[in-house]
Formats: sequence, structure tokens, C-alpha cells
Amino acid sequence: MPTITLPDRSTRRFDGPVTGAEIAASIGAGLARAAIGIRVNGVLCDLGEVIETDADVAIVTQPRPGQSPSDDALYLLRHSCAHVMAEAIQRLHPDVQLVYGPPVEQGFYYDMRLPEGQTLSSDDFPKIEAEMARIVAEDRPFTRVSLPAAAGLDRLRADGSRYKIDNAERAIAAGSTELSWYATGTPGKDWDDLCRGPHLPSTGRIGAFRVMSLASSYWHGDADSDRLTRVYGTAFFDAAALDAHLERLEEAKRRDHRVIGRQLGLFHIDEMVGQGLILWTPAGAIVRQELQNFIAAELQRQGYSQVFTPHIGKLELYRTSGHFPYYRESQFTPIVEADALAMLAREGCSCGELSNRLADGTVDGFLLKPMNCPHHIRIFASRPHSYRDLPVRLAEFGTVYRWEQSGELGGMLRVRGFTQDDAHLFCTEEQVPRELEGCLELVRIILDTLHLTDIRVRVGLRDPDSSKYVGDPAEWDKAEAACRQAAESLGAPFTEEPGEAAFYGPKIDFVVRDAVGREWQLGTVQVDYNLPRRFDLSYIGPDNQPHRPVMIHRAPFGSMERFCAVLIEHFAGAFPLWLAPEQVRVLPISDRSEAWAKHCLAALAAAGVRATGDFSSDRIQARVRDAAEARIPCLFVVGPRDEEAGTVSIRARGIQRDLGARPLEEAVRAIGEEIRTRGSRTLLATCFSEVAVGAGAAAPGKA
RNA sequence: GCCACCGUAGCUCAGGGGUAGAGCACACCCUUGGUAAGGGUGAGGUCACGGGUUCAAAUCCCGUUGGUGGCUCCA
Repeated sequence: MPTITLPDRSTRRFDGPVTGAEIAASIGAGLARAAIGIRVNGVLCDLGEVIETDADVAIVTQPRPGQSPSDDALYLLRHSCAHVMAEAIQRLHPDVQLVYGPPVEQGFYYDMRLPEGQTLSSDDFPKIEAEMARIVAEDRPFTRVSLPAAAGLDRLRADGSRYKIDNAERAIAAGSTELSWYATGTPGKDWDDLCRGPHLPSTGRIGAFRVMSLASSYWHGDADSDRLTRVYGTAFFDAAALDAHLERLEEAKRRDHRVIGRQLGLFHIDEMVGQGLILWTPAGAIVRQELQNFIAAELQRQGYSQVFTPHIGKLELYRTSGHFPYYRESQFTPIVEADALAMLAREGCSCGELSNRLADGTVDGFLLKPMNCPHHIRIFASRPHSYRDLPVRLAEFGTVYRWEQSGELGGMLRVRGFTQDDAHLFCTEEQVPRELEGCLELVRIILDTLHLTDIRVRVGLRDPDSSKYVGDPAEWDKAEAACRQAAESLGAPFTEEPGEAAFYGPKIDFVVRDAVGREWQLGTVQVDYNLPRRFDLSYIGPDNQPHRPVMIHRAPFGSMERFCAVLIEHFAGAFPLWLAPEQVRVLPISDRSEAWAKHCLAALAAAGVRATGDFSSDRIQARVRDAAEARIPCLFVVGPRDEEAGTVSIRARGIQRDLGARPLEEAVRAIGEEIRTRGSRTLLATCFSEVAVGAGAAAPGKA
């Protein structure tokens, strides 16, 4: 006699064992039609799951057209579609051995082992999709069959799939007492697959799908194990949702910072210079410099001190900090002095031995700095400090070098040399909360100014069951409370993630979602008890005794490279006026207006505006188009009429028409105002208040 | 790092065992045009680099280098 409690806390009693489908039907016919699965006491199950005892049950439904699906609904859909794809591939290639096929964020994949000599290619996708369409059209039920573990293993051994046997053995080792199969249709007659489930009620619920790409992978992710073929696909409840997804992917491609970076000449990565090493070209350098100027002004306001430190330091420094040899794999190889190297060579020292001697300190050398903190710490330690000096805030756009695996590198998002907008705050225990708030204030200003509104904050706390953390638990409690409070002060959604703290202290990370929905970790604020101890830092307190300062590491942008990559994609290359490499372009209608155009350019230059003139012999239509493709925020089109009246005809990016003429001085003043206020008082608002604004920043490829 | 795919003009790409093609960009000429491509002419490539096979290699093979995607979320 199970009593079922629904999410609204209402209850229903049933006379005997009841399935999810029956519960849904008891509530309403519409719900029964929409139901595709259930959650029983928090566990996602098939709609046909039989419930025999009292339970909390939530019905998982497929979304109405236009409604966005729940995570559970997508999970069921995509997991089921992975089966359909596997069945389709096995129909076409019967010798394929299946390995593992889970849903993932954007769809699903299936790993499989192809017989020696056989390959899949994207040419096979239409055939696979045609088979899948047939299976979906047949609307066959997903039918679960369970066997006790031993019997299940016997069956698998008879089938002879070593991968599935391994999967089952792992499941049993993890505590499973039975093994389950899902048949698409009738067990024993139709195709089936060892699978934990759950699944949709039937294949017909899969509204729209697409085989996306091929990749290779390893069994268990182990490079020494079998190489597998991974087929990626995606699925949605209806064709419109699939189309929207594909359109988003297209949009992402158009916004890719590597594509726009080349088009607009923002940066270059050169084979001869090296992988993952960014060359900032003149236009990109302007964007970066403007960002740095922006943040430097805020740092000055907040009482930071600017410092400069070199790109290398002695290994001993990093032994003290703990970066070497602990993080050796993610660093460039140390630099050994020529004399020392020559001596070691004479002694016949092997590379392995050299490596050991560098690690144990019997040979010294230099390291390209993987972090800025040791240098800043030595600045702090270079003179005694009173509690009255604190907090000491040392800031530097510091370039660091890290050895990323070649396969991980990508554009400016993952690189081997990057510049952090770094700072280290040395303060007393009591000052930590106030300093954290200051850091978060900075982050808020940056994100607001750049309209990066969709931000998520992660507060990394210690795992209470672990002993890997340094520092006094009472200090941790205070620091964690301060982080939580600071995160709250930001007014953005935040999650607390136990176990995600660094071993030396809790941290606050900022994750932004770009225009196409991808998440990127940018800035970070971290409390550190470890390094002050390792470097034996101290200040003299009011009691005339030495005390240990607490350090805060913070980099609101994270790295200039990654941040600019995200910004390029966020704005689709259409930077706001204050950041744009070229802010205004002056276009004379014909060479008869060249003199007036040059006069306008001089006025813009005098006001500190980055402006150029296009004096080419193309027609004005062509030059307007060129300027639009170059994402120039503002165009002055000037002809004889303007010259006579002392005006410029203004066209702003994102608004595809002539806005009208304004006196040159007024236009230049308004542009200067927009630049100075970093967009809070725009040219449009000042000169063309009747024009609907807001179209400027986010319109990719149009102006 | 490992695996798959890829590298042809500045860019986007076609072609493919008998030494090279388009569009855009570039240069020059004509056009003097009021808001997203006016017309013509021309220049531009050791087909990523190195080696091999071959009468002959950009094309086939091997190596290197660089790029792109991927490298478990218990069946």
C-alpha cells in the first residue's frame, strides 16, 4: 500500500505496487502523455519503474513546444538516443563492439571498438542517421531486463564483449547485485545493450537528432589502453530546438576569437615563435592597453601600489614557495647557468641526474616564473612592516609561463605564456573580510563596465574530512565566512563548493558565460596562509611582537589573454567605443571633400580619439561596407553639404542608416564623453536621443 | 603528451603522379560617387618543412612542425 508524495507535498495512496506511468495517469491524461520518466526519492528512473513502498516521486515530462526541457528530460532523451545510434551503427557495421555511451552536456556520445582496418568517417553520418530515423519511426519501447549479477556475467561472457564484461565487473565491484539490459523493443528479438538506464518509454519520443562528429578516445581514458572510436551526437525533443542548437554552434563559429582575431588583426600566434605564445598585434594591443589603463585607475583608487618584477627567478625562490619541484610538469624546464652546465657536462652528468640535482638543490638555476607571488613576497619582505602599514597591496600585470600539454592549447584561451592582472595583498587576520570585499568590488566594476552580466561565482571551501589543508581550522572558518560574505556582496548567484579550496586557503572564482553559452573561468580571489609561513613573513603588531600576515592573491581578469579572448567572443569583435582599436572612421563622399575630412580627423586627433580616414577611390557604399566589416563603432560621412554647414553625418555601428548631421565640435565632444565615461554616456544618447539605443555592442558582423 | 583529421596565394577554399586554380584582399588605370561590394588591368605560390619511392612528387610513403577536435560524467 505505497503512499506517494509528490513535489507539492500532496500524497496519493495506491492499493499495491504502482508504476510511474500509473501515477502520472492518476493525476491527469495530459501528464500521462507528457511523462517520460520519474524521480523516486531523488533517483531518476524509468517511467515503468515499479514502486512498492512509500516514496517521494516527481514526474519527468517532455517539454511543451517552445518550453525548455528539464535536465532530467534531456538526460533521458540523449541517453536513449545514444542507444538508437549504437543500434544503427551496429546494423551497418555488425562487428563493432560497443563500449560506453553516456549523455553529455551538448548531447551524447558512444565509444566503440571498430574491427581492425575499419574506420568510420563523416561520410557515414547520413547512413547512420537514416537507420536511426527508421528506429525512431518504429516507436519501439525501451524494455528493461534484469539478471542477477552472476547470471548476467554469464550472458555477457557468452556474447563475448570484453568491454561490456569489464563494465559489468566494475558495476559489481561498485556494489551492484544485478545487471540490466535495455532492448529497443522486445527482449530477445530486438537489439539490446547492457545499460544501467534509465530511458525514455519508447524510441518515438526522440523528436530530432543529429550525428555530430567523430573523435578517438581511450578505453578508461588510459592512453596505454585500447584506442576507441567515439561518435558524438545530439538530440532534442523537436526539430526547432535542434535547429536552434545548430544555429548556436554556427554563431559560436562566427564569434570564435581566433577567426575574429585574424579578421581584425588583434593577435597572432606564430609557428616560429612557438605554440601557445601570443603576439599582440597593434589593434589588439590597444584593446589590452585600454583594459589595463581601466583597471590601473581603479587600483589607484583602492590604494594599490604598482610594482614591476622580472620574468625569471632563482630556483631556490620556487623551492621556498613550493612551486618547484612540486609543479614541475606544468613548468618550462629550468635554465641552468652556462658555467654550471659546462662543469656538469665535463663530469658526464646525465639528464636524469641533472633533473634530480635541480630538484634537490645541489645544482641551482633559474625558472621562468609560473606565478608572480614569490617576487611580490620578496618585495614585501625587503623591509620591516608595522601593523600600521597594512594592508600592503602590490599589483603588477605580471607575465607567467606554464607548460600546458600541446593538445590542450587553443587560441588565446589556453596558452603557455600569459599576463595576469595580478596583485597580492598582505594584511592582518582582521583585515581579510574588508580586503576581500575590495577585491569583489573591483570585479563588479569590471563586469558591469563590460556588460558581462551573466556571471557565476564559485566559493571553494575546504573538505571537512580531509587533512590536506594547511592552517588553523579556526582561521579557515573565519576566512571561509569572509569569502561567503564577500561573494554575497557581489549580488551575483554563487555556489559553495566544499573540497574545491586550494590547500592553502579558500577561494572565490568567477565564471562567465559568453554569448553562446560556454562557461569560462576568469578571475580568482584566494586567501593564503601557506606562503607567508613558508617565507616566514611577519609584521610588528601593536603588542610590539611579530605576527604572521595573511596573503590574498587576486586577479579579477585572470589573464589578459583569456579575458580578451572572452571579450572578443562576447562582443563578436564589436568592441565598445572606448575599447575599439579604431574608434571613428572619416569617409569623404568624394575627393572634393578631402580637405574637410582631414579637418575632421585633426579635430578627432586633438580630442585624443583614435580615428582614420578612408581616402580610397571606392564608392561610398563600398567604404561604408568596409568600415562595417571592420566593426568601426562610428563613421563620419562627410560631403559638400557637411563642409558648407560645418557638420559631419554620423553612422553608428549597429544602426544601418545615416543618423543625421551634427556640428563637428558637438560630435567630437560627444565621442570624447563616451570614451571618458567608458560607455555610460554614449554618443547616441547625447546627440541622437530619439534613436533607440542598445543595438551597438552585440550585433555581430553588422553595423 | 596520446589519437583522429587537416596544412595549396595575405584570407576563404577548389584541384590533384606529367612542375597551379577561383573569389576576396593588394597594386595601377578608369569612375567624383550622400551611407553594406562600380568597371578594367596586373602582381602574387619550392602546394608547411625534411627525407624516401618513381623517368617524373604539390599529389604516394616515412619523419618533423603547426592547426582543429577529442582524451569516462559507473554498464
